[in-house]
Amino acid sequence: MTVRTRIAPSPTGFPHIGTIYQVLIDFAFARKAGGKFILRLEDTDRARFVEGAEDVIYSSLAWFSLNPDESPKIGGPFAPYRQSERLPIYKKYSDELIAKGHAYYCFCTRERLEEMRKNQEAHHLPPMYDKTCLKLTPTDVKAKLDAGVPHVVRMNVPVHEKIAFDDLVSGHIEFDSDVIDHQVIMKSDGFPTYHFGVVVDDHLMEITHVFRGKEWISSTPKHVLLYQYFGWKMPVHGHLPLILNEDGKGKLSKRHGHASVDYYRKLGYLPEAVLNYLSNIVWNHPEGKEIYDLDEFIKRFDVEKITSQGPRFDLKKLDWVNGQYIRALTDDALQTRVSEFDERVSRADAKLVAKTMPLVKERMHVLSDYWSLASFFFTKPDSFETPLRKDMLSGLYETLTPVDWKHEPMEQSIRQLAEKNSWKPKDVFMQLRLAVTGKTVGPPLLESLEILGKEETLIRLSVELDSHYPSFEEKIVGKKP
RNA sequence: GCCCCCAUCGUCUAGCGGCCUAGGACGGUUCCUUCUCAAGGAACAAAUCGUCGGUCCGAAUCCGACUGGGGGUACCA
Repeated sequence: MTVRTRIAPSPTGFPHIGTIYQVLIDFAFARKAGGKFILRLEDTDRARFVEGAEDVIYSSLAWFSLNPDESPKIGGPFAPYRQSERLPIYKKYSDELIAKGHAYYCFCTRERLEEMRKNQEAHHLPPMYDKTCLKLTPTDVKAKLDAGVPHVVRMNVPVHEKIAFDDLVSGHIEFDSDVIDHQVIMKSDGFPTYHFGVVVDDHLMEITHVFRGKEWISSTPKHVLLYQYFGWKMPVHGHLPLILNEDGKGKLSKRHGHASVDYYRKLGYLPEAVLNYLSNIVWNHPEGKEIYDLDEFIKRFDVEKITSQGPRFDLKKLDWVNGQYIRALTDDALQTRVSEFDERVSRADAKLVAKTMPLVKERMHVLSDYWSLASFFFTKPDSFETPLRKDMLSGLYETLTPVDWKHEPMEQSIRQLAEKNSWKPKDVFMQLRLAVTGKTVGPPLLESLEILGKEETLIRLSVELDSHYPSFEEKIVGKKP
């Protein structure tokens, strides 16, 4: 039997980084077993449906190179892959359950249910359906159905039974059937609920392994029951630990911007680095390696070695991982990545960009760092982080004018200048850096100037700049003209 | 409230009854390098293994209780 895993997102908004983490496990598990990874769209909630969300899912998966083998878009032997296109299927199976007595029609209004729950809470009872409609006689049911009374279908749950399953991550888990609600499986609009849709589709699509977040553990007994009712073999389940917010309070939420895949794309994280990080927070390389690529992860990982604690999301460590990946790239490859990422870089002179790459590379953590570090190569600074000293600048202008434009002679003459005026060499270098780049930090100065060229450097140093820049002082950050 | 899951340095974790004076990584500190910031190298600090009890010659490792954290409790997924 071929292994088949699946991701089943609902198109209700931006793709969550937690979804990618699940996809990573699904994908790796399927690849390792030589199986298939499929994408099924669970678009059964029309109230929360977001136009265009489906496309964003595809593009996110593509960005991470975690493309499914079957999906609504590319199709496959089990099409359709959109639940909204499978409504007759769910109807057929829910009818079957009703016929067998494992499910029943419920005509209770939302108002009645709400009141019922309020009452239960007041009496400190678990809020569960009170089985009112289970007591309806077949004639009652037929009458209401004929009269067109709105209804849902609920699953029937046995009393006083142990419902158990074995989880790949958490091991054996048991529930008492008395705490399991008579869950709605078909809504009044004819759409299935998640609980019914997953079971039917996972079975029909021959899914062998289900990986999903831990938040699903408590509803798994409902699914176990459904599999039993149908007499279907239940796929192996593995409930993955939830990624928590950085402060450890709650699961990673959109309140924290970095829950969204978009966040990482926009800042210039490398997808392969994000994947590396994601895998590393719930799993450890057997040799303790921190940096490994997707292929190696697929080869080495073992679902049973996945931690069962919910890890906190650590942006600092991600930054470190990303930096490792950036530094492992060749200069050429990095240039391609940065150009694809940043339009300003793609428009710049590629030869010039190439020269700057080795200087900037080891200072980058994310792709967006390139421009903030290297923009001065392409444009004159328009502000200065600390005050400029004209005496030093004019001294520098004069000393550098006749110098051979290599960093060794430049350094020599600058040091001589400093000594002559009893200035600290550090200060002189800083003034030069400031005048040319506008910033106090950046790539190695003299090497940068070699690339920038003598002419441009002298222009930026020149006192005549006063006419281009009305006044140095006025341009200092924080000072009002 | 009820049900389920989890519990080792600040963070991610290794550990699966003696090899643990608890190992690694991120972060932190210090030093080296140095024109800044990084990167790189070196070193240091950092966990009475949540608490209490039990089993055992022996427990971070097994059992129980408690505490703490997380999740669920919808005609949302």
